[in-house]
Amino acid sequence: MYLYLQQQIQDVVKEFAKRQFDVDANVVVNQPPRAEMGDMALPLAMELARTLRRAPRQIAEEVAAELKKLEIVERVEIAGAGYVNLYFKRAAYATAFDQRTSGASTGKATGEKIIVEHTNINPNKAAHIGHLRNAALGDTFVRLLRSRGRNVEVQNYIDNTGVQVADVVAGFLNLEKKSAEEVRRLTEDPAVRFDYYCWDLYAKVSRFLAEQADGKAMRSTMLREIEAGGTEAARMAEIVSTAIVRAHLKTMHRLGVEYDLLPRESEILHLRFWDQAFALLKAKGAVYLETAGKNSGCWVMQYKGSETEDETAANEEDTKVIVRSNSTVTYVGKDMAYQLWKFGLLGKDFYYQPFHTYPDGHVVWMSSSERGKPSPAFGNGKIVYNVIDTRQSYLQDIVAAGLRALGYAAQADRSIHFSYEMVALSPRCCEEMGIELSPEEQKRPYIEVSGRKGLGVKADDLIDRLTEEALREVAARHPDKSQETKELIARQIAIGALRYFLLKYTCNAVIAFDFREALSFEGETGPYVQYAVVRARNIFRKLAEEGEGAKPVAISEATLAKFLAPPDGDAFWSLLYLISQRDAAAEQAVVTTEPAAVAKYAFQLAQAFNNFYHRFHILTEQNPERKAFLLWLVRKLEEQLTATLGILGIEAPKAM
RNA sequence: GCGCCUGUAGCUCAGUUGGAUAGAGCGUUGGUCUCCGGAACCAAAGGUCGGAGGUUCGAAUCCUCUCAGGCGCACCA
Repeated sequence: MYLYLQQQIQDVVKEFAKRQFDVDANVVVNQPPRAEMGDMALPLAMELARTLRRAPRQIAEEVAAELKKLEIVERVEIAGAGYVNLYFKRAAYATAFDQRTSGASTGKATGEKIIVEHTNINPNKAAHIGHLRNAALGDTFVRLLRSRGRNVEVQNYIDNTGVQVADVVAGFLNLEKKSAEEVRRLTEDPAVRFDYYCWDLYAKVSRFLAEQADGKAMRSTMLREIEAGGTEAARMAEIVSTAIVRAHLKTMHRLGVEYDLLPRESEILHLRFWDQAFALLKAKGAVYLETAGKNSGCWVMQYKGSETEDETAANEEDTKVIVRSNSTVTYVGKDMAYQLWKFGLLGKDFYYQPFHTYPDGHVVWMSSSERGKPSPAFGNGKIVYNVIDTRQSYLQDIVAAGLRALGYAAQADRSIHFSYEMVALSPRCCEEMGIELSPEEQKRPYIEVSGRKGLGVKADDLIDRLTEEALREVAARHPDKSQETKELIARQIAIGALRYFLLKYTCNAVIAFDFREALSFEGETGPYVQYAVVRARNIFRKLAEEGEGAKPVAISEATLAKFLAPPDGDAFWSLLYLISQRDAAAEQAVVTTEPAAVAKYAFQLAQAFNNFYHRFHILTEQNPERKAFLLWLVRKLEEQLTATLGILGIEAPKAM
């Protein structure tokens, strides 16, 4: 509602400025610093004063006169140096909002497809908190886009033939002397948590390879074997990566994260996606065979236009190896092929097999090198978001540069790196976990997580701990509830706390993970917001218990007018006004790729409601008309706050 | 060395494409409640927005310089 009006006003004023002053104005419509100053504000007059060489207040008068014509506008004031402040007809606004939000928003999104790629964990070990941030951001962004009516496809790329998998395979073969068959049995052993097992093995083998003189050679041999396929190592890589992918899906599903497609790197190779992309790149001269220097024998790509005069020395710094001298392809190369496919530019497609069915019936598909089952049409995205941490910006730039080199500048622009900072551990957190730190490290604000060193907080461990903590609280507050119910509520609270914690920071803030903060259920947290919804619902539950129908009742504009009128209605109006801003918060989050905006909004809404809840008693209200109004307001709050939590992937429990 | 990011209250962070008196949470101090369940509410204290210039009606926000911290620049991803 808010967003709609804001845009309408923007359009009206823009058109007016063109007609009246003959200028293309950048019309900003925002909110005044205090509610008494109006509902929306336009600082336009000050901006135009210079170019028009007229007093700002005079311009403001003209803009104000134009805006007074709008049906929804109650009055307009000129304030300060020339702000145009609008006051809406509260009852009309409320009625319009009620109508817009009452209709069930059905219908599948059919517009141009947006592909969001996220999670992308190397399938060689258990997921850790860093991966959780990626998934929480990606999944929330998907929910955001869908809430705005966009058609979204979620992909989780599986790097099943990369070095990280190769290392674990090397560990099984060289350190543990296990056959592929023995590893397979290990994945089926209920007594073994395979992803945790690999977590430890990966750390072990990383240390081992670092100590070996020929560690590098061992790694590249292993990689080649796995890429080529058909060997014991390749079979083992398939077993390991598939088992780990299943573990990851399970972990992520605990947070409510689902995917549509799991494209695998092995198919990029086996279905010759890379050969196709390579041919395109060669044909356009985007890559060339280096014959001298350190990259001799490699196919490299020129990165950033070398404007430097001395082309010999500086050049090498600006090139990126795409195909190694042993003819294996780097990750970036494979990513280019993948990126081309996402935009439908490769001229090839995967085969697909259903991989897993979620409890809700939704199916995740996996790429396959053999003809599979009839599947939905994947790929062919109009816009592509890649949720990848900021440390990989350089690689993302190279992939985009590859698209440009092939003449796909428009697609390169629509290939968006959804960048975010890493999750690190606070020194205190390391201490708690028994990780030894050097005196130097102790002084740092945070310690980087390292899968290679086995240094990090495993996702499932964290979720378990949060759930236990929540269960303790729930059990204390609701001793009468069944164990099953208590556990469900505890899970919902734990996930609410975790997702909110991961989402409340803006993307370019490093999260220094700390148990105390992550386990907090008070203040700016998920449970605080959930609690507000529970409180609102309790009112309706109580109402039903008392025999008064809890069903929503239509409310007249006259009633709305009566109780929203200033000054007594100010508190109600400001709450309602905030409730109506959900679409604006969501849209802002989409445009800025910043889900934190929605988290912030959810918190503000919960805060405003808690204040309202404390000030006004609804069930004891004697005036039936006023009571109906208050109930209507609470109903609206409950709807919109629940929907906002839904965007964040957080459920509101039945009780707390 | 080059590139990118970050410096805002004691701590952790917001700050709406440059807008009015810079805001939250935690922590501290004090208060609210026989209540629709306190995982709550209210209030107080706490700021040279790292520093210095500049741009303009107006700067936490844009530009330049500078200080501090982080990340990246592999035939790893």
